[in-house]
Amino acid sequence: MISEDKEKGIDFIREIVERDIKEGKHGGRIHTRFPPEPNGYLHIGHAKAICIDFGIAEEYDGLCNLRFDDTNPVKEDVEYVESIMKDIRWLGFDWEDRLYYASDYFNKMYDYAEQLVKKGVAYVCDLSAEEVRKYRGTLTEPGRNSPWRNRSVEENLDLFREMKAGEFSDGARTLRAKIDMASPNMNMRDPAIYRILRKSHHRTGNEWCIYPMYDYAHCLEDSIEGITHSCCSIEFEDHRPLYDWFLDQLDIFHPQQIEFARLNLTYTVMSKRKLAMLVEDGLVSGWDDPRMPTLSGLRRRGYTPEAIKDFTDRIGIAKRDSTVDMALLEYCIRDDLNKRAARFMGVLDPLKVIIENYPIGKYEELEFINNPEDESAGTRMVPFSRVIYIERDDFQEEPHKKFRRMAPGREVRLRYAYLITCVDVVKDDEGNLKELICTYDPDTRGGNAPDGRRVKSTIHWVSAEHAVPAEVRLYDRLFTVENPLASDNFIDTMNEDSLRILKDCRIEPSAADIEIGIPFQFERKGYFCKDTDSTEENPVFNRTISLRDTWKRILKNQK
RNA sequence: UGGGGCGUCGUCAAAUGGUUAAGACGCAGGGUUUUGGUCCCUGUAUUGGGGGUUCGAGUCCUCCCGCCCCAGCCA
Repeated sequence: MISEDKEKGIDFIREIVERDIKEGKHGGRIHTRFPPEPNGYLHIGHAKAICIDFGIAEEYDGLCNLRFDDTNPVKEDVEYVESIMKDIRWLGFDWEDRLYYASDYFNKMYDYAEQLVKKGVAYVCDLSAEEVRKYRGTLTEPGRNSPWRNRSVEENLDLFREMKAGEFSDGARTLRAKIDMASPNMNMRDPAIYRILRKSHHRTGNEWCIYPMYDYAHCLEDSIEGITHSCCSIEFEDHRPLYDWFLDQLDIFHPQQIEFARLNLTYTVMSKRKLAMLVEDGLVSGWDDPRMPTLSGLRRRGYTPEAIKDFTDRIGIAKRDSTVDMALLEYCIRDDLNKRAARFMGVLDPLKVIIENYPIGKYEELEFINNPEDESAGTRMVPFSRVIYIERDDFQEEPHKKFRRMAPGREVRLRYAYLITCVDVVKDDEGNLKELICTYDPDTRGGNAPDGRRVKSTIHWVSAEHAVPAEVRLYDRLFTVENPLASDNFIDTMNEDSLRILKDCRIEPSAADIEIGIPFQFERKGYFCKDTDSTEENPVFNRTISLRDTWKRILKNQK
């Protein structure tokens, strides 16, 4: 199935893919890959890449490999390969039996390197890292040839074999490509192909003491796997000549590298290093802190794969630097959950209400619609009694002129229950609001008055006797500014109120039994899911996202 | 300053020289509503700047301006 929505236009990568199919390139075969380095957790920026790589393969009847680009053992760990696989599966993509590791190809890569040496286009260089830097020149000055550049093929071959055999200390020599030290493209100034590094690798152990560099390894990995379209982010654009150079020198299958812009989001940071800093400094609880833009964080927060995929579809693909408004991500999760999430009642900041004319000891069950957007979700019964809790901010003693909810003498509807009227306000000795005394109209069971009178608002509630205590965690943006990196120290722009913990919430009994991670709505308060921190005695709920709040906007616009 | 890339609504992003420059989010206003949610309607840019080519330019040429990336034995 080719992209259905012709009117929307397709992105430039799919254009290339469609053109290649049309022209019969690679026999019309499409094969992509998602090649993370297992050195950290995936974030929503990776989700964009995953959706491109796996998405294009799906759309054009192709295949997409998962390949761990594990060429640098100092940064990598199995912990990360496991979390990466979990996150990709969670997003709903399947690499079937095509799970690969760059390290699977170490022997092959080594053989190819010997070929380059034999061909006279690679040499062993004895310069130290610091010397190499000096020889490289600068952006405006050409570099100088290494004094080791013209060693004989035989000597290079011997030396390279000795490098592999562990004859030299770490960093003592490198294998370099012999290209052009005067190239205006710094990447072409005799880049390193292999370095000596005695570090145990998470898969190959101590088998190797030399490891291939990214530029050399990546194109080979793609070539070996028969990748047709190798999508990567834009900073690799000027590595492409090198990517092509290796494949041309070796005269092997030649995939096409295509670069696209990385995703940036407002009010957060996306670089692995910056996110790691938040974790290490204890500014968040971990990689899966619900405020983090990591996939594990978003999952714990209650984001769904569907919402994230919808988001990546909506942001499009292009080459220009861009920063997508967090509001779009928020729209996507609301839109998805609105259609699917079951509704429950939960009072986050309880205010006791005594319905004085409701018989003491009486109890009844009222029928609630589980999801007004989805009739098939059915109904449930919710207990009602004389003492209930309502949301504290659903009452104003001296109501704002646009406030439509409860106030002294005012009648409102308790959702799916009764119309009640506030007849008295009870305060403690210090004058703080303690509870409300109301009366109910027994003829309005279900919420409608037989005489047809209307009320201006409907509020949620829970029966005090039946409600379950719960902890609720409310999240806000991690940073107070759209672009934290524009500030001298991005840490300074963190939002101190990004997490608010409410410990005295009351929720309807059926909400307490919800499974961890299942999204639902507390009516009028937002979408939530039970957190992994929950215990039998203390259920904990994360607010994924609030509902759109028109009331807040009314207040704001009045100022 | 060498090289590479990129400049279209507040934010993403279409347009493939040819009707009034899509659409989405956001924002503003209105309608519906037993969630101040959802849903529905309305409004919201002449394309970084200057020259030029053309009957016609966001698309082509040219000069300028701005932003991003590259000087790891990281990826």
